[in-house]
Amino acid sequence: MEPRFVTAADVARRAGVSRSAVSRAFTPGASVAPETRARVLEAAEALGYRVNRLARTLHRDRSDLVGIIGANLGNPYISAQFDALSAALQAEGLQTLLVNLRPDPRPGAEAPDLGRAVERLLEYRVRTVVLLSGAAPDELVRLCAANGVRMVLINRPAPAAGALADVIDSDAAGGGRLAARRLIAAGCRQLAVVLSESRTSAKLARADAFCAEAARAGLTVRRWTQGPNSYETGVAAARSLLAEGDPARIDGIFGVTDEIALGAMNTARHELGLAVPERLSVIGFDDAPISGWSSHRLTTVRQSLRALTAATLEAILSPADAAVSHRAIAVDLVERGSVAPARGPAPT
Amino acid sequence: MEPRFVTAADVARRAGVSRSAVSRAFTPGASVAPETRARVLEAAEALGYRVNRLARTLHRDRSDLVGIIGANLGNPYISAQFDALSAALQAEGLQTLLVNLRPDPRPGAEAPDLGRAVERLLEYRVRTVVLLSGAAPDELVRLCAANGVRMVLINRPAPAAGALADVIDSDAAGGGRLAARRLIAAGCRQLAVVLSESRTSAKLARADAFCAEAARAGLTVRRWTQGPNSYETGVAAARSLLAEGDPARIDGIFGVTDEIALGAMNTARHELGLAVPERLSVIGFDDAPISGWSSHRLTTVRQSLRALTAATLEAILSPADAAVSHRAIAVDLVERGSVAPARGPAPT
DNA sequence: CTGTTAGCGCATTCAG
DNA sequence: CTGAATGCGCTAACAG
Repeated sequence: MEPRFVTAADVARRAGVSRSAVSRAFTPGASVAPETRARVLEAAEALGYRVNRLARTLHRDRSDLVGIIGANLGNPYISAQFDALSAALQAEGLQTLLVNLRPDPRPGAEAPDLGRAVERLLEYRVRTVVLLSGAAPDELVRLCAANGVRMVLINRPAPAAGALADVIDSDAAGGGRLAARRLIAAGCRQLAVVLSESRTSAKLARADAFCAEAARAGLTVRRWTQGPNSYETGVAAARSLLAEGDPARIDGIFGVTDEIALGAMNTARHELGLAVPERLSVIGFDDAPISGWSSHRLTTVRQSLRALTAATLEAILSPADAAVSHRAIAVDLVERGSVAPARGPAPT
Repeated sequence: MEPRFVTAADVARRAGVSRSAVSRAFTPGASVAPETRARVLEAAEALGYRVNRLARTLHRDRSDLVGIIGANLGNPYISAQFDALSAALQAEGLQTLLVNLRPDPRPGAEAPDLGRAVERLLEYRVRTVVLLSGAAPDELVRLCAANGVRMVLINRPAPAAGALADVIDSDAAGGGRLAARRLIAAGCRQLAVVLSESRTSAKLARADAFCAEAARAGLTVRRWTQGPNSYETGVAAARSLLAEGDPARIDGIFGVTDEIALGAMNTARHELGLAVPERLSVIGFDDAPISGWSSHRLTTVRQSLRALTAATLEAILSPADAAVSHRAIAVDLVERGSVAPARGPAPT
C-alpha cells in the first residue's frame, strides 16, 4: 500500500462537512463557524492533512515561489547574500526556488545558460525572478514581463529603459572612489586595479570610478584583467603585477571583490614576501564575512547585506503594477589592517 | 491589460487542435502525428507557451521538486556542498526548493524549527527532503514516510532502524583517527580537540575517534566545547587553550571543522604569536575551498564533495520502494602546511 | 454560515 | 492517431 498525501476530500469525509468547508478552514479570513473549523482542524490533524500549495496556486494569480538565479554559490559573498535573501523571503511566507548556473563538470555537458534558467522558473510560475549572477539581456526581461513576472536585478546592469525590472545596486562608483582616495591618502603612488573578466557592469564600474578618481589626483592606474571572479585570479594578478623587480613598484592594489583582493594580498604576503600594509596596501569590495577574519583583516568597501536584502525584499513585495524602481545601496569603507595609515588629511 | 501566462487551451485554439493534442505534444513518448506536433509547437512558440509544472504535478505521483533544508548557508563548506548538490539535481531535471533554517534576526521573530521546515516542504509535495543541517527526530522521518517522501540525511545522525531515510555519511571515525595519528607522528604530545555545541553526531564522532586513537598511544586529549560551528569558536578556543603560560603547552589541535580549525590556527599565529607548525600543529576536517588558500594552507581531513554529491543523487533517484540505504564516504588526509613533518614512520 | 457548482491547467482514460 | 470526457486538489462564486 503506497502512502499517499491526504486530500481535502479525505478530511471533509471524516469531519462530515463539504470540501469547501475544509478549504475555508484553512483560508485566513474566510467565513466559517468556529466549531466547524475546529472539527475540520481536528480531522486534518488526525489524518495528517496539509494544504497542497501547488494546487492552490492554480487559483491565485501569483504563486509564493521566488526564483533565484545564481552561479558561484560557493563564493563567500554570494553565499552570504543568498543565505540572507532566502531567510528573508521565508520570513515573508515566500519560498526560494533555485536555479544554479554553475557549469556541469561532467564531460559533454552543456553550459547552463540564463535563458534556459528563466524558462525553467517560468514553468514553475514563480512570482518573481531574482538575478544574483550574469547579465540579463533585455529580451529575457521582456519575456518575464510578458508573463507577468517581475525581475529583480542585484548589482546587475540595468536593462533598457522601460523594461519591467527592479534594480538594486550598491554604489559601485562611490565605492571605487572611496578606495582610490584611501590608497592615495596612504601615500600610494603606483596603483593597480584587479578585475575579473565578468561581463557585468558592477565590477567594471567599481574599477572605472577607481581609475577616474586616481586620475583626478594625477595618477594613472595599472589595470589587470583576467579570469573569473575568484581567489585564484587575485593570486595570478599579484604574481604578475609584483613579479621580480616589479619595475613599476606597485604599492596599492584595489581588488574589485574581496575574493580577488584576498588572493592578491595573501600572495604578496606569503609568497612574495611583501609586507602589507607597509610595502603594499590592498583594498577589496564587498566585506564578505571572511575578510574580517584575523588572518586577513582586509580593508574593504562594504555593501551592507542588510540594506541589500531589505531593498530586494521590498522590490519583491511591491504590487505587481508598481512602477519599476531603482534602489541604490550606500557603501562605506571598513578600515582594517591592509592599508597603511593615512598621511595627513584625506583628499576631498 | 494584465499579462497572463499562456495556457494549453490558447495554444490549442491557435493550432486548431484539441487541448489533449497540445498536452501530448509536450509529453515525451505520447502518440501524436509529427505534423500535428509541429503545428502545436509552432503555435506554442508564437504564443510563448510553456507547460505549467505546478499543474502537471497534480497528475504525476511525484513532483520534480527536491526540498533542501539547511542552516549556515554562509559557511564555506556547507555552501560548497549546497552549490554542488543543487547543480547536480538540476542536471537531472530536478529543482531545488530551499528551506533556510537560519534564525531570523528581527526582534520578536521565532526561531525556525525543523518541524515547520519539513511541514513547509510537504506542502509543496516535494519528492525528497534532503537534510544538510540539524538532526532529524524519528518522528519527522516517519511523517515524511507517511506521505511517501523519502528523507536523505547527510552527515546527520541516523534515525531509528527501519525508518525510511537514506543516510550518507563521511567516515567521521576514520577521519578522527587519521588526524590523531598524524599529529602524533608529528611529535605532538599535548593534544586538544575543539568542537562546537552542535547536537549532530558527526562532529562528535570525529572528536571521539580522535580521542580514542590518542588514548591508544597513551595520550589524553583536552576537549574544548563551546558555541556554534564557526570561525569565532576556533578563535575563542585558541585564546582559552593557549592562554598565557599555557601550562599544558598544547602542541596539537584538531578542529572538527575547517572553520573552527582556521580560527584556532590564525589566532595562534597572528594574535598569540605561536609558530604553526613549529610550535603548534593544527588539523581540520572538511577540506573547504578556503582551506587551500595560500594564507591558510590548512592540513585537513577531506570528505570528497564529488563522492558525497554522487551518493546523495543516487539516493534521491532511487525508486520510491527501494530499501533504505546507508552510504559511507571515504576520507583522506590532505597534507598542507599546518602540521609539523612526521618524525619517523607513522604509527599504525 | 454552508453545500453545490464551476473552474484553475494539465494528463489520461475512452471511444472513435 | 485524435477529440471528448474525466479527474488531479484546491478555491471562489453562487444560492440557500
